[in-house]
Amino acid sequence: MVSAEPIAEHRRRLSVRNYDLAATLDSGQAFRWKPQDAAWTGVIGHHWVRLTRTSDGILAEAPADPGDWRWLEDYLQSDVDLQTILDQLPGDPPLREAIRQHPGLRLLRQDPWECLASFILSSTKQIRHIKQIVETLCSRHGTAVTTPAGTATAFAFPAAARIASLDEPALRSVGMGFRAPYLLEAARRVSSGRLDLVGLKRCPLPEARAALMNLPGVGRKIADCVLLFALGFTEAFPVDVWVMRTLQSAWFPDRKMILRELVSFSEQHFGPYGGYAQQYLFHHARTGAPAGAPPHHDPAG
DNA sequence: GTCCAGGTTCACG
DNA sequence: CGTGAACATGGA
Repeated sequence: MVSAEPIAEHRRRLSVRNYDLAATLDSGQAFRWKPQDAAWTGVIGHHWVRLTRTSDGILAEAPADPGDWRWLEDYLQSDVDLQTILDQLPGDPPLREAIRQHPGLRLLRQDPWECLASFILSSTKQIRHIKQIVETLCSRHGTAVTTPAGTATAFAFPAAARIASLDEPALRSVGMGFRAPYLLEAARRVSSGRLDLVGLKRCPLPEARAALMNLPGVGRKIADCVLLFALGFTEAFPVDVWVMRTLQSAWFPDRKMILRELVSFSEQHFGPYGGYAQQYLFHHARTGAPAGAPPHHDPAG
């Protein structure tokens, strides 16, 4: 067995500074990326791709004709001027420290359905286990995509219509537990057109958020994840248990805050790129985190 | 065995 | 209206 598989024929070099692939692809935004030697492999839409950090950017390799590669640049947001965004975030020391720890952490722009479905599956689940469930869901119900010779078969994320064609027991057998009816209902609404996810990009944020929260199993946190990671609302600020702990301990050490108060604070405090701040705080809390974090946790997820 | 996990919902006071 | 338990499942 050959170790490092000689690469696919189709290549593209993206010129970008300040891009930490590992932090970006493995910080709990997306759940399907796997480390392979010094690279990361994954599936974006129906494209299998392998990404490697180079001195001046990112090398992308694909086994099949990838077309114009715009799908990749859009996904990676490699044209985003990160420094300009960082300059517009507040100067709070805890935030600046989190940024200093992972200066190349970026936000992706994911497919809305995959993002929504994945985060419906995320509630009270460790990232490690979310990845497991998503992987099982894809391998059982996704269509196969072209992979390089010698590479294991890979699958696209199942379309909403495909999920909608299943029943609750079939979904439960994937291991998603009580989230099965939530995912099924979301799939039905999206595939039937009753919920137009892509159309939400053109709505005002409160309206888009309300439309998402109208789904069973989708509250403020999951809605904000979809707004931020897929629909382009960079001001969305998902407050999960990690971010909540960080805000409590680093911003309000002297007063016990309830979730609603922290959500309200973050909404008015972090500004139009607050979602970036949130991602730095989340990743920092999960990777380094001296204070406030629970003991023994494997950040590799 | 116990506790917790990128939450949300529902039942109670 | 605010609080707490229930919800499936797996790993530490």
